[in-house]
Amino acid sequence: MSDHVPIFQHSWTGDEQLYEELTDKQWKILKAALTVFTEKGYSASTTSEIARVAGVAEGTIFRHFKTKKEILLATLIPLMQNFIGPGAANSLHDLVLQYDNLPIEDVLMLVIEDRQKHITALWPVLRIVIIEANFHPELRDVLLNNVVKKVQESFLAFLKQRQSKGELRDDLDVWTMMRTIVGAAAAYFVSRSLFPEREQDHDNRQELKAIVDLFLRGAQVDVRY
Amino acid sequence: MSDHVPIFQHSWTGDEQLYEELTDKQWKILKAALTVFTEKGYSASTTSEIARVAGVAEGTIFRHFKTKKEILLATLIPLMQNFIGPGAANSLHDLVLQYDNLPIEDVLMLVIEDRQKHITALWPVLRIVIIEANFHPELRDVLLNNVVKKVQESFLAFLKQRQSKGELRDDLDVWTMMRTIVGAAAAYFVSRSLFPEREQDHDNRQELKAIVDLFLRGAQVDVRY
DNA sequence: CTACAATATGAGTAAATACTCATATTGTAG
DNA sequence: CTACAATATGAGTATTTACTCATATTGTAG
Repeated sequence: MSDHVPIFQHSWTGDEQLYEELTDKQWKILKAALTVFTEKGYSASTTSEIARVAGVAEGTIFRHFKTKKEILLATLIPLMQNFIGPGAANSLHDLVLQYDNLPIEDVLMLVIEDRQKHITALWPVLRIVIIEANFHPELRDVLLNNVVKKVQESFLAFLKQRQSKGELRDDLDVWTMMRTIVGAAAAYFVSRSLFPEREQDHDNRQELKAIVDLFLRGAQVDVRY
Repeated sequence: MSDHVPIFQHSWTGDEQLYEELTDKQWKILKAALTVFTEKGYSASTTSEIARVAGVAEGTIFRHFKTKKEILLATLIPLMQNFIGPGAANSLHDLVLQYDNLPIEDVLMLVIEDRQKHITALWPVLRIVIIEANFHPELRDVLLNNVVKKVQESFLAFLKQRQSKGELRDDLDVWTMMRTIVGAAAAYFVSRSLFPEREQDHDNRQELKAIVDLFLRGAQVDVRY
């Protein structure tokens, strides 16, 4: 259809149907916009560069989108609504259903490993989403309602299920547990990117095992022995 | 000295000696810059507005700082080096020393509560520091070496001490523990600001107690009973 | 008080860039 | 093929804004 070769191949490239009713031109513009935004951030990106990368004239951009901000929203909002959010929540849901009879530590390992892969692949986009959510309430709302809340609900459902099975303490709020395990995993991701020399060398699966073990059994020496 | 009334009163306002060898004018400019940056972000801030807020002419700004970026660095770097970093690490160090004989859960509670206060007070500044660290390696380096690493070291020292006393498991890396408790606390802070309707109502101290309890004793029902 | 240096001023400049519009191209119906 | 509509083009515009510089003010030494 198009002989345009994308400069930056995103993991979701080709999922054109995520964006409803987009013409070929519009799709090219949005793909180019995302490329440029992830490379230099929104503010430092220029419409002329987006046009260049998209292979269209600058005027064409403004035939399809009224303002530069509209390009930002048209790029990121459908991505969150149709890809990042559902992708996160559904795969979580599937994993939990699929491994219903597996020990909780194994499921947590699988879930965290899976999330890790997703987030790593999406990181360039998530980074700009998070940064710009600070300045554009429209993005903030979608991020909250279509990504964060979805992930949260899936996780809470899983923990509640395991709690009702008697595998998790019921004197603690599942919210507390969710925040802690998500926070622990997130801290590990951040640490890996901040201190590659320390964390990259370690065996990833072993580290995840330790995180899950710590979450389930606690840091304290059991004095009851 | 100056009859200029700051629009936004930062918690550290007045700590002029944090910035070595600053004239009154330079101090006014940097204070104004921080105010404007925290309100609109770096990109959306203009040198003319900084000048207006500082109560000086725009030309004066460029007599003291060559570029807008230099204003950013001159504002945030000393703040991290002399205030945020030491403030975080020292108070942690002090708390740990001071309460050497207290049970670990009490110390953790105190430390997290203390961190919570600090971060809440500094949040407007931290937010812009974190965002701009994404685009300016100079900021990233200082943030890493003068804030993150300092906090890390203090925390690791504390955990190691408690581990050697036999209060914490020694089959787990202190790094794993540090990441988990820091991540759990961070996730709670984030959650509080994202979902005020849910988290603000809860009693803060009780929630912190639950977080520490979960960290120390784990989420799993103890099957040994 | 005077002479001179240091500093401050703000109107002005040059460059960047979001956005426009008259013209050109492409697609399509009869 | 023709006529017309839809879309694309890119040179051009208006505005914003980081930065400059000739002039004015302030501070100071003799």
